[in-house]
Amino acid sequence: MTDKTEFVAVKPVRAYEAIVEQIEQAIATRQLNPGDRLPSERDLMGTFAVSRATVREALRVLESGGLVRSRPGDPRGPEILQASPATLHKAMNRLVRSGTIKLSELVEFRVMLEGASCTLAAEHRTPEQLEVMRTAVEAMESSIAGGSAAFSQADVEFHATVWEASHNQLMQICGDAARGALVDLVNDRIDSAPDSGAQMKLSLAHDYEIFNAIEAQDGARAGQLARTFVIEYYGDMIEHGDRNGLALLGVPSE
Amino acid sequence: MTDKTEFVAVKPVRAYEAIVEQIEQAIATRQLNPGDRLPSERDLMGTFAVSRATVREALRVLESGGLVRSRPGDPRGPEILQASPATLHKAMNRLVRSGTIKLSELVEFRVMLEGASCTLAAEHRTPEQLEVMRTAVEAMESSIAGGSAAFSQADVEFHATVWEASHNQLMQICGDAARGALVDLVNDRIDSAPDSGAQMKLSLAHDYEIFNAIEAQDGARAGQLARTFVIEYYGDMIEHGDRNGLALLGVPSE
DNA sequence: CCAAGTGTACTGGTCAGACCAGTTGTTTCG
DNA sequence: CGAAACAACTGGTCTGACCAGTACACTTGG
Repeated sequence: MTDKTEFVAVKPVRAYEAIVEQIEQAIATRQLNPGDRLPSERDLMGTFAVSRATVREALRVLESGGLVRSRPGDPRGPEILQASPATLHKAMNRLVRSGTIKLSELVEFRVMLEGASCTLAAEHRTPEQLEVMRTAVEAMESSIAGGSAAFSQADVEFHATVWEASHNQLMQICGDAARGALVDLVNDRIDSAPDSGAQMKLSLAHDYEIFNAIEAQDGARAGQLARTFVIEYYGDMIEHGDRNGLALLGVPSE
Repeated sequence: MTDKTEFVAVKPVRAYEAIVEQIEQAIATRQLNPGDRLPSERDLMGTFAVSRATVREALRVLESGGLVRSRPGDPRGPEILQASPATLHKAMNRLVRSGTIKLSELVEFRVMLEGASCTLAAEHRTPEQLEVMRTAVEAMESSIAGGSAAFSQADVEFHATVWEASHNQLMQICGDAARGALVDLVNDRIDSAPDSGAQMKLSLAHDYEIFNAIEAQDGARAGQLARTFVIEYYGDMIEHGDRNGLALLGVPSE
């Protein structure tokens, strides 16, 4: 198999990076599982044969990646954490903010996700989840006159339940990350001009229609509605040159 | 605006976190831009009034997030980096491989992504990208008799180009992560039984059809084909109870 | 005068040892 | 037996030091 001795570029690996690498690997291969404990920093400096400063730098990196958590005084040592979407969320946010990812890409992404999860939710929703959705939509309706805070909270609640009902964690996580990044961006843009009355009524009507499709277990319709609505909602904010892809996603097959 | 004095839960913030926060904020608000330099660690310990160890922990976190880069000996200090999708990629990968996600979810996710990116690719592909795809498909064809390694490499190349041609980095990143996790999972399962001849011929036929649709700029057909093929490919590996969602995604609207 | 080599003053990477505030589990005392 | 005091840890931070690099100004030989 080794046809030729291939040399490959190297870059100096610092001690703390090697430690991060090892622990990351141990977690990836399930040698360390959520809830498990790492030895204390002072023990770790023994096993890795480095100073505590180096151990700590490694631990800080792992901690910032959401892989472990250190609490002072805990004699059981740093805890291995369950993988969480938090860092994904942050990474996506940064990327969008920095302009590396265009708004149109983010909206396309969300159109796709929202459509798919509504389709799946129509199929997989439990009766309980349906009731939670109903309650949320009703809460939107009754708070439409009140503050926009309560309204958008109910709106988020509705969509969160849809994601949950899709029974697909990946979509749930990515959808949540995309939604978060999107509202952050939009809030920056329309800055202090939250949902107007008309906007709220429109959102309510949309959610209501989607709810009906999900209740009827009509996945195709639910997905189609969701795609259309997201496009309708965000379409105006996207530069004209970037809109053609969106339109295509909205009507995937005729 | 302040209707009531609302108390809110707090958690102790460590010194290095406060530093990370400040620098992150400065980058987010464009006070610091890619190519700019941070003061040296020794200067930073002055401005933040902490020890160098603390400064370094903060820098390590920022570095692991891809925001800055430190090089020893560089008298200009740590460099602010252009935001890159690398950390998002890593986060996505970790999440997908954390094992909390079922195979069926992963496949659903990929069906959705593959469909959407093929649709977008049909619209957005450049002539150059089309040629790369053509070359990749031809490479698959010619290596079908040879090793399966070369074949699957060409296959990956084809799909990677499709993602690239979608001009949506988010989908590209998520698609790549999903693909990686999926082949890992499948390799674990069928372990040492790589693509058989029949399997290869099938994949080739699929990619070829997709290629034709992309060439014809028929986004709807490209997406539909991609969805169908992914389902066809992975469908058998999924437990029967989890298949109904997939089928729905395959035919989003009639 | 210029190019090539030399120095030097910085940089980050790592280490050793120390102190503090906090948690935990045990022990002691009422 | 319960509650308060204790001891043995934990992580968070600081000080001060050394090394191996880099960049840039400075010599020095042509």
